[in-house]
Amino acid sequence: MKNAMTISGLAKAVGVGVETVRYYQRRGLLAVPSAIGAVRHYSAEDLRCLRFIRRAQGAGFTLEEITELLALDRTEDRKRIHAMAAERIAALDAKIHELEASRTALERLRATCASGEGGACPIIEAFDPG
Amino acid sequence: MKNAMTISGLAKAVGVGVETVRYYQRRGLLAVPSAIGAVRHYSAEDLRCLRFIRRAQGAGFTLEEITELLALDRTEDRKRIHAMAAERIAALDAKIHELEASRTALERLRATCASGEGGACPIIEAFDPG
DNA sequence: ATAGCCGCCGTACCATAGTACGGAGTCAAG
DNA sequence: CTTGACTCCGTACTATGGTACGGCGGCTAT
Repeated sequence: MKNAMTISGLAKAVGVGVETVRYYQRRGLLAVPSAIGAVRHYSAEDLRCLRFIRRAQGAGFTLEEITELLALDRTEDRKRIHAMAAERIAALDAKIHELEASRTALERLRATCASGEGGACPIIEAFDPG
Repeated sequence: MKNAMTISGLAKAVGVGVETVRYYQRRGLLAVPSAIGAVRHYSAEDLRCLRFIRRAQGAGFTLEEITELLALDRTEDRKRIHAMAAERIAALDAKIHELEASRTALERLRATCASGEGGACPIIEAFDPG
């Protein structure tokens, strides 16, 4: 087969280490393909799955949750997936607001700190009203 | 003194555990006040400092970076604080954008998944274009 | 003055998500 | 048919940020 990759090819394609791929296999996130000889070959499906794992992690899902999502995707339990997505969206919104507040506080600090030359650079105060 | 707190009061005021306060002391983030007898009493300054630590963590600084920030605040090394703030703002912006992209992807999934009743709930695809 | 809750201290342990290592086997090229 | 890169596998170790535990001893109310 032309498109079959070995583990390092898969890892490289997604920008993770070989050990990470193996770790996901051990955790049951990624299927362990049956080898032709003694070396496994990975399909486009594995690639998509691995990409999904990384993106879901980026969205704040833990590996345990991702394991569940993948299982639910197979059983087509829409209700639970829907609930998990809604929950994560809420958490994401909260996190985004938190980070935006932090950003404002830091921006204020940076402005204050950049202007004067003498006196304290009150990093502690910068967060105080926030 | 009226306003002096004991460790559990301090912890409660900021919403952390006693063990966490002790952990910060061990890491050098929080001063260990000298005790009158054998029991330490914490000042408003300690309270402000602990609050700062939690907020800085919220902004994504690691405890190691926070240790440095607190040291810099004492030595008034504005340049370094300024640089660290700028770096963190950039990281915060990147993170915010990443989370917003994830939010969009999840929202798309939720909409797709909620509408139909038959067929797959393609969580994997929801992240695919993103 | 004594019970019982706190505080103090060190050490050990936990979860999460990897990362490293070492030995044995395998595959492809020269 | 050997060399060298790569794979497979299990086990151990890492970083980060705590959390738990157990003993000891002091502070306070009854």
